[in-house]
Amino acid sequence: MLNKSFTPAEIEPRLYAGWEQSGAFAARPDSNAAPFTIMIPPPNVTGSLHIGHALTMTVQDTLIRWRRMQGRDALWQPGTDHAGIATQMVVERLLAAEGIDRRAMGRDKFLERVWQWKAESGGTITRQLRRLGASLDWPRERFTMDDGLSDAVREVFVTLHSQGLIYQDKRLVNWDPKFQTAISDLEVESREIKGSLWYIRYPVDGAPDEFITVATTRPETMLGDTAVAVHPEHPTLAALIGKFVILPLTGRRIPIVADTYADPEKGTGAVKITPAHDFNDFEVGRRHSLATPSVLDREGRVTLAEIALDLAAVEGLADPAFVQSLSGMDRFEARKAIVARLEETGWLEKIEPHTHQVPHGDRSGVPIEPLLTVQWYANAAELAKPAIAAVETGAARFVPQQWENTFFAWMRDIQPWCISRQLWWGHRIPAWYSPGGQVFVARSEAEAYTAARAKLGPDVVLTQDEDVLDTWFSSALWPFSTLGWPNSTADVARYYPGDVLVTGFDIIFFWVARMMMMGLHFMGEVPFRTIYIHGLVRDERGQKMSKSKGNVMDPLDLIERFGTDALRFTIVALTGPGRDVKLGAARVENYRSFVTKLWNAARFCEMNAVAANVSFDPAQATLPLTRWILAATADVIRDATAALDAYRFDEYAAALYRFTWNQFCDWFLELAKPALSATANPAEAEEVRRTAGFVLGQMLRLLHPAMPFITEELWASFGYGPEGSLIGTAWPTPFAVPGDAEARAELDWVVRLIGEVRTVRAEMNVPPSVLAPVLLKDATPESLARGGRWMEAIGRMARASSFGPLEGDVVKGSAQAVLDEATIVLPLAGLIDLAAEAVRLRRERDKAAKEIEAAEKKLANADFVARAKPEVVEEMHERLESGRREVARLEAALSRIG
RNA sequence: GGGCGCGUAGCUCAGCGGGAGAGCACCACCUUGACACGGUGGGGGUCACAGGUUCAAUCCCUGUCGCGCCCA
Repeated sequence: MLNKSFTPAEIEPRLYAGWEQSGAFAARPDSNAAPFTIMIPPPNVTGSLHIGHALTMTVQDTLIRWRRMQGRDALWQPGTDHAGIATQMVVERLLAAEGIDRRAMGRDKFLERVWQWKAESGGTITRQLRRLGASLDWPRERFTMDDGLSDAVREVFVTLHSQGLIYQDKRLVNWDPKFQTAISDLEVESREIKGSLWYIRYPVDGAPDEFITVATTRPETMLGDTAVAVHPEHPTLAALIGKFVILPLTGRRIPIVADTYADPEKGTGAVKITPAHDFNDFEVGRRHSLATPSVLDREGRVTLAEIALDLAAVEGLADPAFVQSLSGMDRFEARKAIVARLEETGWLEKIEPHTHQVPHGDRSGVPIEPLLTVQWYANAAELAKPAIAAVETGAARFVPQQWENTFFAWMRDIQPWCISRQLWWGHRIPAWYSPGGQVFVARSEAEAYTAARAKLGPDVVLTQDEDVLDTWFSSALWPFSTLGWPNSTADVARYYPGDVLVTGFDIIFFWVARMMMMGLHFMGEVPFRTIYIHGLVRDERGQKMSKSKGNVMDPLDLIERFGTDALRFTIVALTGPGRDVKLGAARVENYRSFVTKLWNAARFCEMNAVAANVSFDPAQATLPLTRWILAATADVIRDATAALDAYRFDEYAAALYRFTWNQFCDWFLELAKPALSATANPAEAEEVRRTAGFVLGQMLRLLHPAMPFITEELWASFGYGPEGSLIGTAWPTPFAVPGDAEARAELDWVVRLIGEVRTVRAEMNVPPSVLAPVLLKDATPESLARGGRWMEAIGRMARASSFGPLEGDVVKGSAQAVLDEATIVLPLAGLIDLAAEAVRLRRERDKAAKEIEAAEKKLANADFVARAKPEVVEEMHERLESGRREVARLEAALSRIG
């Protein structure tokens, strides 16, 4: 016996454990079934489940459960990525609490400590994914730092290096002074900062009273200026091109160069050029062959090593002693000191408040410092070409398609990918150096030594590159490294390429782009054929969730309050194409009602001896009621399947919601009550019971991908199969129902009859306790026969004391409504306000008259009749005729009221 | 500045060339033997605005306004 209410917390852990232990989530590599593969975009190992995960994982699980039920060999590959900076930060923080610095500890000991942390705390998110019901193939769980995946990383690095697609280069990088590592463009975010614009005068060499004013947001970098640029067509300043200025503070003589980078409209029209500390200036420097002295070090402190020899004393302008005093000073302290000095010496013209975009490290939160360093790069432009082509030709397809524009825009303008990171936690770069600085890239140290000895003799001593690879480098290999590559395994052959990658648009550049590049280069095929892009989860007001706004929602909290099925169904129902998901506790609470409704409908079935049956054949249904609900079931099977095929999760949810609530519960179960009563015809009762059992079973299957727990629980309770077996049960397929058209026509008529009576009674304020006869005037024998078959239901649902043809004239004071050829007459004399009834009928009549008018107008238009599709014209004629009939009947009804 | 998307009932959103829809909220009635996380009925919209194409435009095209996001 089902409990009075559904308590998710009591069943979820048990059912999940049952599935997991029975191997229900496992791929079946030995089966003949066609594979269906989803590679989880590996969550960060330091992460915990947030609402965004809940969205993306619910979508993935819905797809994977659906395809599994369709008989596919479903592989949903689980795992996490090692998240270089994030993980190193976490462990460094733990060490700091113990007063230990990782540098004092040493690399090997530190890495031991990270692994220990991973063993203890790295499983948080995978445990939480289980709460969400995610049917991942857990025994296949991988971690990007696993041995096998690390082999793949080395193999890829060595191969790309040998192909010239990985190389070392000295370029400006985004340097994070807090973590002291290079980071990628994508890990940099612009933040709006209220700063200042400092106007500084640079005296022109050889022209005592002449100077050029530059405006800068970063005065501290002037120590490294190597030119001043002006636009070649600048009305006044262009005359100075080719002359030199003397740089205040350092006394260095630098040229005034012509460059269109200098915008005559901005600032003073002249810009200082510091090639080693600004990306734009670097390009200007390259165009004019300028020197590139660095004046800030890896911690963002002033360093003078590269300009020490240039320092010159110039009376009132430059004092080497002052510049030397800046050595080792933090960049922001140095800024203050320099500005103060310029002010004192009169070279600072003015300061303006200035709001501008400043790049910050997205994890460290500090302003990044462009820094000139040697790093390892991957030739992304070259690797991107096949990836672009794959989307152009449709080998990989974005859903919704518009996201391919975002992908193309980024891929066609892709910059060299800096893949080295100055961290300890990650895949150490497989490059070794000889004392003379020769590089040996190899799969192992032994291989490197073999190569080095062949070149440099037997006694050479090598040291490995200290740096590690960008985490995304290993994530890019995930679609094949998890399957055992570089070994040629059966899994690689079977599960690559995958079918769908599910992710948010914010991650197109990270996962999609990089997995595509590496997959195509090493496997020769796209890593996934479809890229489904969903929106972001926002709060009810459409605001992005953030800790600082305090509007974050914890999916685990929602699960505890409303159950996993309610959360999942809410997400599925709200996930339309290209839309963000506005989620709030109220929405989840609302959809919980649907979960409850399903539970209660099942309870009703159980109480009425509805049971699972395996032998039911829809073709054997004989009753209009059973044929009708079976036809509707076939419809919803078609609709739900088509919706999932099209990634229309919202339509899938809506189709089932409507069917379950508005068809099965509101009408089928209500109309079935008479047949299920003690006095019913036993054969009819049996057919209705068996049909209800069949339809409920189909509903549970259809709902299972979205609401796995309650459906599985009901499945076992009703004995459709042993506990935990629904997950492996076949997805329904549509079927034919004999006489479905007649059954639909009959039930449609009954529903409209009851609806009309209810409307009239409610509008006339007739209390439900008052029963009244329902009489049909002018009804065909067919209509009367139909009504006769549904007497009991009409009695209960339309509060009718009797049903039959109207004998004689309409009694004065009756309420009336038109139903096709017939007029429904409710003798309610004395109970209703006739004036109000007349108003109601006139309103109905006017509505119908408007219809007629519109149809007449259209049909009077010769162009419409000549040019519109014939069926449209025909339909208009029909509308006109039925409108006229309805008006006539309503007029008659009105005249009877008098 | 470039690109993408969105403006439809109070709210959240479907619909997307031929009769304006759903859920929630709201109002009224109902403790009917599955369910008050329920039942029944109802009110509520010049489909942002202006042009154009078409026999016909919420839907297609152009422009304007407003909002959001991404890139510079």
